[in-house]
Amino acid sequence: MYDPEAILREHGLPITAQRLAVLREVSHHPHATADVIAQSVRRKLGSITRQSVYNVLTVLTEKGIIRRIQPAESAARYEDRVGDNHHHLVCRQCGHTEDVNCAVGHAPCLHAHSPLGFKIDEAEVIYWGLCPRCQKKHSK
Amino acid sequence: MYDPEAILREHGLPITAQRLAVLREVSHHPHATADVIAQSVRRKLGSITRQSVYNVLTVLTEKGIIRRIQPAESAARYEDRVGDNHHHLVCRQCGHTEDVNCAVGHAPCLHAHSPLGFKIDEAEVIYWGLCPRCQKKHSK
DNA sequence: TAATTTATTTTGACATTGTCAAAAATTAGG
DNA sequence: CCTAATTTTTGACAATGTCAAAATAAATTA
Repeated sequence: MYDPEAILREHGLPITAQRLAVLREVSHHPHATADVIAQSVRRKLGSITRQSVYNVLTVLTEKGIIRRIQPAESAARYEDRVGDNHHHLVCRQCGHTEDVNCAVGHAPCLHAHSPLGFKIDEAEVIYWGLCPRCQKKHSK
Repeated sequence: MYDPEAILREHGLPITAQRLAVLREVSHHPHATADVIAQSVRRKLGSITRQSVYNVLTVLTEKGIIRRIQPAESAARYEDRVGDNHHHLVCRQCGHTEDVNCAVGHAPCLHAHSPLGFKIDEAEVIYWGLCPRCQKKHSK
């Protein structure tokens, strides 16, 4: 049972209608962009400013409640599923995004031999391709 | 021996000063952004418009002469090294980018079990971390 | 090599995705 | 309920691109 209020409280964040609505939206529609989230929240709440959506998304991301992903050629997307190491499958055409568990066991590719003195903290993997729907359109 | 003119000719592209200069710049300073490329080219050529830099980068990318990479929180970057499957190491702080050969043999992670009917054509891997220089700054 | 065709570069406007700072409004706590 | 702290709103602005039409330069042909 999903309780956005409890989540905010646990992280010491004041509870506001905007935060609850944004959090619910991200949870319900993972991989949405800020713009899409804003539209959805507006439908529920009547109104919310673009800036507030960014504010909320930023603070939720900082607290680790949600995760921001930014595939090339697309606005940032947000998801609920944090704390595991899954990756993403992105459609080149429409941007549709799906989660994928890592192909190569767990923590894959993560051991780049830390070359050149870099201190690596994350290995991001994006699989690029065409979603079924766009494959059809394309072949027409 | 590197011959930008020959490269353009081989791809059926008319040779222009702008194209030669941009191609040289990308080759000489891989991972530069469009803006940085524009500045460098201006130093050599006297002038070039922002739009032309984009035009040239786009056509070179389409022909497969260069490759575009777009890490999160950064403008697109361009590189010379195409046709192999190397990945990138990006500094979270300053955006400095280095090439890395894949840790897991060749064509790593590429075999995502093509889930959900997607047709995958590329696995992009970005290692995020801090470059040596930014580690120092950070610890001060 | 001059003329013509084709392609490129420039110019200038505009879109998207974000960020910044100050004022107004709301929440949490006593 | 009142106050202090935090958020949300408002409005301006920045970075990175894209689009379309006019001007220019390159390639081709005679």
